Amino acid sequence: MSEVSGQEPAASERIAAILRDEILSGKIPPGQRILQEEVAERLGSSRLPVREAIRILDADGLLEVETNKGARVPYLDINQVEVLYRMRERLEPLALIESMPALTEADFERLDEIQARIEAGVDVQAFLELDREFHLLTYSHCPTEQLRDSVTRLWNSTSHYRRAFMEITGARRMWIVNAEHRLLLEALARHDSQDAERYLVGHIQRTRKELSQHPEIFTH
Amino acid sequence: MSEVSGQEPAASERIAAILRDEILSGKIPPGQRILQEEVAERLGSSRLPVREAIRILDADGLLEVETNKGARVPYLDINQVEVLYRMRERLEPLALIESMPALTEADFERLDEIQARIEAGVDVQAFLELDREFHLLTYSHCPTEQLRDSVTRLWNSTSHYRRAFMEITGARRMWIVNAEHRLLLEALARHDSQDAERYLVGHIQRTRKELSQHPEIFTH
DNA sequence: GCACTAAATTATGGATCCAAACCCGAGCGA
DNA sequence: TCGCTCGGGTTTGGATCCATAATTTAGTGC
Repeated sequence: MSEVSGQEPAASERIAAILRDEILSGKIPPGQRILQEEVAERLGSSRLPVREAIRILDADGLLEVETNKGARVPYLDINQVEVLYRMRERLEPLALIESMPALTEADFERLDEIQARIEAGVDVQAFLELDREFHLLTYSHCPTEQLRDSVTRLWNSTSHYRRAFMEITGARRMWIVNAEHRLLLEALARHDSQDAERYLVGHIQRTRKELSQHPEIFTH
Repeated sequence: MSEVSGQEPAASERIAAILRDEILSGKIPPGQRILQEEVAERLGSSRLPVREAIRILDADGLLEVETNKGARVPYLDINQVEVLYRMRERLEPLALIESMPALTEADFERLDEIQARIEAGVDVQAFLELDREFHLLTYSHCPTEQLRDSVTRLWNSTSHYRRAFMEITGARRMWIVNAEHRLLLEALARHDSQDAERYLVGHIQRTRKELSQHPEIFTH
């Protein structure tokens, strides 16, 4: 993740990106085992870059690796996801504060565009992608790479449960998300870090509480 | 880091542990390049496990890797370290709260023993090791692995600058550390999470502020 | 003498082959 | 019938070899 691609992304990077995508999109669900040979053949390489990709995704929090037993997408229980959300509540405001001063006009336009699309109505998959882009974009100018990486890891490892939640609840309470996003955007535009932090924490907290009211998401 | 060693630690794990130790102890300082072949020969293996170890340490925040250019221990500037400390101020209280209820008698005895040794007077290297063990032990029962790993990463990537700070300031203000540790221990023994969190945050904050008064640590 | 270029050296990335560990099922015995 | 043990097959871990990219150095022209 902290890889600074010199020129061409190495094969291990490419493979890690593909697998990351497949895990985040739910094509590879929690519990599923990753077979090195299968991936290697499917993506047209030897097993070696796959092994390195697995290490990378392990670091990203997307896989768990056991010596001599291979890698799999981890199941998380409700308590673990709760803690991950509490980590988000603490770290993301910091990332936002660090990033906010450097947000550009182009960023704000893109944020508006994303939010407009969400409000126009999208399916679950599209919402998850747009929502992710929305928040990570607000953090994108945070100068400390390790903070950006930490936040990204948290989004990664909780993505499956966000999807499960959305698929259960549907678009019923989407107006709340939209209101929170709009308030956040407005505070950002005013460069009001206090308000921005307040809205952001509220947004994450509410999501955590709603999630914890659906323990059936975590039964497997 | 999230490796659950099946039985025997794999060679890559072993090598990662050795290199981690050498980096944390300062034997491999920031800026130094890691040559795969040199490490492989020195530790009696082929380059392959070294490559995996480098990936692991990259994930730990101890190395930065650039495609086709190799790995090196990163230099951090004062602003990055400040942000890492602010991350610590937010994450470590959470880890402490999650871990505190599960602390055992044996843990408290060990914590007392560590603190007694620090107060008895130790050199910089010993202090750094004991201090690290002290704090990480208070977090050790945190059930969420990702939180424990995040905290460990933060300790890892700032360790060099803590050492540099200690070598400059010496033991002059050590009594403050001791007082803070004692207060923290006492709050833990009382199972008073509010006080424990308060003392911990104060402890980290003070360190951050003292660090930032020594910008000469970050010139290279 | 300096700057630019090109070749040689060096280090990393990737593929293939071999060894060791794990998994699963068949067979045996209590 | 249940449990244990012992294998065969599968999968991961490690070593060696080759390809490619980066760096350094030697050389040439101005």
